[in-house]
Amino acid sequence: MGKKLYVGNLPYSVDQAQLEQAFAPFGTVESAIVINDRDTGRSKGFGFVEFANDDEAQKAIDEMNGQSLGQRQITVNEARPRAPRPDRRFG
DNA sequence: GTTGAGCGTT
Repeated sequence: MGKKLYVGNLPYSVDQAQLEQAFAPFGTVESAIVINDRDTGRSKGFGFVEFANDDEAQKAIDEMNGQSLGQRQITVNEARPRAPRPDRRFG
């Protein structure tokens, strides 16, 4: 059973490999991704990390939230579900 | 610079 983490306020210099490296010490990172803007190709400044175990994920939240990564203080908490998008099939 | 996409047409 795993848990998904939101990691916000990331520096644009951080990529998904850096993100995984940053969270790897807390447990088994199932996946780590940094979201890039689809239109501009630049980072949106946040990403997601999925842990294999929820206990490890919670530990990572507790230890990583508010910590510095590069020049920014990152936000770490349990991820929300993906936002709904307009169904353009009707438009 | 703060909560993930793209396909394809209900």
